[in-house]
Amino acid sequence: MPTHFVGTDEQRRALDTYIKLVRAAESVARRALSCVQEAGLTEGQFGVLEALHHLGPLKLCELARKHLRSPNNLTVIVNNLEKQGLVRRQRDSQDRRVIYVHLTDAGQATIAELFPRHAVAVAREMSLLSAEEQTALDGLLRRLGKGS
Amino acid sequence: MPTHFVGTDEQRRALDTYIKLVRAAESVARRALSCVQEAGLTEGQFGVLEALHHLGPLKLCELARKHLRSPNNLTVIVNNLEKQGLVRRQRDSQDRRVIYVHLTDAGQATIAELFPRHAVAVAREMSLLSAEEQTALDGLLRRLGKGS
DNA sequence: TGAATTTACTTCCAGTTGGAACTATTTTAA
DNA sequence: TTAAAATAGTTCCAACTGGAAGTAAATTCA
Repeated sequence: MPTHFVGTDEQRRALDTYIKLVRAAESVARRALSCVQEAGLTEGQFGVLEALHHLGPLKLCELARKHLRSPNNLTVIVNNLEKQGLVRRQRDSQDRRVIYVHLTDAGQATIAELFPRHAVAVAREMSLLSAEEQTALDGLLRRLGKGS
Repeated sequence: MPTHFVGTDEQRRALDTYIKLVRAAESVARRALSCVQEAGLTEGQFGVLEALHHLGPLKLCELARKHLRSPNNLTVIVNNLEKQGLVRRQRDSQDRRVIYVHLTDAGQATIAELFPRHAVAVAREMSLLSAEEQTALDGLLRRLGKGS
């Protein structure tokens, strides 16, 4: 016999909303990233190219902060982008610990073509909600994302 | 010079809300799963134990559907849980393609202790919003999660 | 100055993930 | 009835992830 969870009303509502939050994020992201996958890039690779596209050359540690990821992952992602010829590393002459990541011409061309398509895809996903609803959602998510 | 993205208002609002959605889900999940990590379980392993706890023995393909994951992942997760002695496989005698996954006594004890703590953690995270706000969020997320 | 600490990045490891290809079993349909 | 298709599960591969440990360079401070 299934042992269904019985907690307080508050806990059940919270768990239910929590699951929907995680599922909705995965679901929207999966659909929004389909054009990225078709281009042969992973989510992490796309994120790095996008950050460099919008912000210019960045240090690895800056990329990690943007990404909310640990720097060991960035090493791997940048390695793979470098293999594909989309970015290059450049050691800083001032502070020789620092490595800047630049887009190559190929990388620039790739992200310039891909990002607008991604933006259209995201807008299509979010258009399931009206402008007012998106604003309301935005406010609720901001408070949740900050944490206690 | 940074080349900041300029799209339509609609696209910028959608991208902004999209990022907040993904970030909020990651952020809440990370905090809610801290007790799971302390117990030495991963998110995927916890999800499998939770499903078996609430629904009883399940086929691998049923677990995959619950999980919204591909079955190859489940093979690995169940392997790791089996190594830890928390679940066991049992081949179905009717349909010999099918494998049922059962909780062991140790698995039952683990999830019975852990799940309530997870529920408390989720409730604490979600309590940043009032009951009405959670209900409103739930409705918005349901529509987003369904997709177009 | 020189030792201790901090910062930036890399490497290694175990786990998860998706895609593709594979075996075994069951169901279907000609 | 037999061949084709579908289903269940596994394996292999490449990639991302976090944690821990390691190297190199810069900074702090005694």
